[in-house]
Amino acid sequence: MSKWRVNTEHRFLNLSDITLGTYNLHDSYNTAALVGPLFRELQDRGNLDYVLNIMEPLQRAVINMQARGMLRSREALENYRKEVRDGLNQTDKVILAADPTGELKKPTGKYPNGIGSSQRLGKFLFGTLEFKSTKTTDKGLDSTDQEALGRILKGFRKKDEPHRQVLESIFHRSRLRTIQQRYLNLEAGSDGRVRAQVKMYGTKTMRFAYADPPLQQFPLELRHIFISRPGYLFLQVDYSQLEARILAYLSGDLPSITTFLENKDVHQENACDLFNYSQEDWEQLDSGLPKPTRNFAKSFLYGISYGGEVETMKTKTFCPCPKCAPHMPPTLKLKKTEMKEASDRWHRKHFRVRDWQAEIAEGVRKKHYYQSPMGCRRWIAKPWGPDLDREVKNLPMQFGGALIMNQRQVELDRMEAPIVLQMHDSFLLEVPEDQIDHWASEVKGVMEQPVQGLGDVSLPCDVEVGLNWRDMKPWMG
DNA sequence: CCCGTTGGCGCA
DNA sequence: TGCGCCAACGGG
Repeated sequence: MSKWRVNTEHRFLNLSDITLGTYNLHDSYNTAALVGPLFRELQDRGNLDYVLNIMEPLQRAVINMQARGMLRSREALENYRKEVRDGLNQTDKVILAADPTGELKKPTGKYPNGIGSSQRLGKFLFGTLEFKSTKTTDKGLDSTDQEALGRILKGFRKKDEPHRQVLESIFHRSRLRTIQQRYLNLEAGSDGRVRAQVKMYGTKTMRFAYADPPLQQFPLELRHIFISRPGYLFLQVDYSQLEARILAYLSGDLPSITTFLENKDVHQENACDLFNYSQEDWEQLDSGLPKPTRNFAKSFLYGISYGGEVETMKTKTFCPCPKCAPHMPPTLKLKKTEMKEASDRWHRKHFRVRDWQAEIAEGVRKKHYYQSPMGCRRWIAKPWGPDLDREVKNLPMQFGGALIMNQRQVELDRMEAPIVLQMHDSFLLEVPEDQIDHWASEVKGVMEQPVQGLGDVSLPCDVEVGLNWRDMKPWMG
């Protein structure tokens, strides 16, 4: 059953030919009359060249990409559906058995029980089970999200132990329910291919957005349901640390620029600075810098370099249930004072960043637009405030990254590169097996071309190949 | 910190 | 039935 069904009974379709003709005439005339003023406005606002040179040909590229679509494996999808269904039956059984009031058993409009209602779940956790709430929603209700559940589990005492399985089930359920409802209902064509809607003009930063389904947000663990057709492979080429590099070059942050030019891992380097390690400290370890340390440095860097305060920064909580926990990446927890020190240390070393951001914000505040060196202008009409300030401080990186990607996609489309997906900093292609080497070097070549707006530096890419979208392996050419 | 999409819920 | 809120997922 299609979500988009044409209503052939619509009154508009039953109007007389002369009425429809007259309507169409007016419609066409008035649309055509807009062209002149529209072009003039684009010119006045400094975006005509970008629209003509990039956005116009990009439309063709997007149409081609959308038409290709992605093949979904019916079998993999079915297997996953069953797994999720079984998992939900199990979690719900555990949760409902723990509620003596029976309040959670009452159905909601759509679902046979009320676990999905955050209000009722909150009453269960903080009323019936008497846990202490440590987090509220914007409206002041007790939060039941993953972070809140994680905090409850962290503060567990002996007397709480009987409820451990219930808490873990609630956590596990929230993820499963999202996957089931949002990502397992796929509309595929008769050829088994999913063609998502690509929104070219929807975002503030000129990134693309996908809908029906939202492919850019597809959970990593079930991306394997998208497979390449027989005789073909997926080829993925992605920029390494795209925004971090743009930040370094635009702000003139010499320590980071040096790291990038020497082809070192910037997150590893940041991690050493943040935790006060010397190079020798971690080089002595067998496996190099521990992964959790590097991961922490990575998200920490994004947080602080976009104006985040250490006091309000949070780390993702992973599912603590016995089934998931062994597969989840280890995490690192730091004290607030340690994080504050780390942040100060980072800003001292990368002292250009804050000054440069202040200059950007000041310019935007005066001119009401941000001019990207990558050739497009973003107009901003909102009254200034702390939120807009941070938004503007993020703009050069996210906007700039998107502009680079758009320009490269136009070029790749002209070469008829079989792109099936654009993922913010990477392209996914579906190519014949015997053409992998060809397209790997072609795509990498285009993406690594010098960026004019960035002092002609090249942004390096990594290449991966695989039979499905999840299990991609590095490609050495 | 920034940028997004989406389904369910509960209330007007 | 329309709408704000909540919570989940991803990218940097």
